[in-house]
Amino acid sequence: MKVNLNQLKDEFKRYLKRRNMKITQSRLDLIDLLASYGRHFEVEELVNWVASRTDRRVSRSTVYRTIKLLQEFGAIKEVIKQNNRTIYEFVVGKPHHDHLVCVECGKIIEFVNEDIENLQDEVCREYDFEPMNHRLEIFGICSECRKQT
Amino acid sequence: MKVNLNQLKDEFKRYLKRRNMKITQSRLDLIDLLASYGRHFEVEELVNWVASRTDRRVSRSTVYRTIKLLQEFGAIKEVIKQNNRTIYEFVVGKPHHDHLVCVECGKIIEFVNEDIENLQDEVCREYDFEPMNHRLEIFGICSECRKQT
DNA sequence: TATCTTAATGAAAGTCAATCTCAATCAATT
DNA sequence: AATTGATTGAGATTGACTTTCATTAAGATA
Repeated sequence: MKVNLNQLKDEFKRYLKRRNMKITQSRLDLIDLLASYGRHFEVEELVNWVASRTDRRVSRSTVYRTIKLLQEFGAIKEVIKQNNRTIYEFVVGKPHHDHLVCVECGKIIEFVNEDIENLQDEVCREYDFEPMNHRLEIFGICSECRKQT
Repeated sequence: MKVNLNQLKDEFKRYLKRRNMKITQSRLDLIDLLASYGRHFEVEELVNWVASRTDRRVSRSTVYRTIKLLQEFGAIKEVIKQNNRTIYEFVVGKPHHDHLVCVECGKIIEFVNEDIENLQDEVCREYDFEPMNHRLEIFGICSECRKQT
């Protein structure tokens, strides 16, 4: 699915205004970076990336602060929590999906399953629970790693 | 479901022997504690508990090491990963279940849904992925917290 | 455009869960 | 009882993440 970056940034700017927050270069830089990143990422990875740039640098604090902000905005999500690492992904323009995580090689496989989503909603109704978001991680061994042994 | 503690401990002892590990007092103490604990827990909670005992103390290192061991043995599971906290539960004798987590009050609701489990297995077959364990966390607001506002 | 207000930023210190190190201790085999 | 090797505890260390606070920049106002 194609995402219009300008449209996204406009929405983000409106979001910031609504919250009386400022449209800063760092924030726009990070949304640019993430929109073009194209893979799962960890925050420290971004920290290193922006620290290695010669032109405009963004500090670790700002990266962490902006990641939290972009999560609230809804552009990124924590998708895997394993050991003491958090793996994020940029979700704009992607349908909701869950993940298979290979504990051997670390590969992450995304899958979409509408039935599982519906059953979850059903469960929430049953408990009168209002869901905001969820995370389903299936840990196991991928076919390639199983072949290797 | 009732669990036979002695039977569990015997299995654990066999498990240790198979791995050339020793049956130590600390390990048996911790399995005792957890079997009678009766609620979700964090490791630091146990560390404090065993540190406050006057009779036999167990160090932080040993608690963490034993928690990892009991996870491999299959007696406990990481069920919630939120912020930088890990919440565990003792799963012996309980059917597999997933969790609704209230982000307001922290309440944890367990639910069993066989259909979701089956669909997950189906997805794994589709990707030729061998599942070892999984974690489904649904974050949202429970009915009580919704009433309060 | 210059001025002003207030939010954002960076650098460094701080926090906290979890792991590691290594000398001393204990389990269990002989 | 002696031997071997795993386990333990205390404290240091790591690593992700947050906080602090002085400085800087956004953007509203005149």
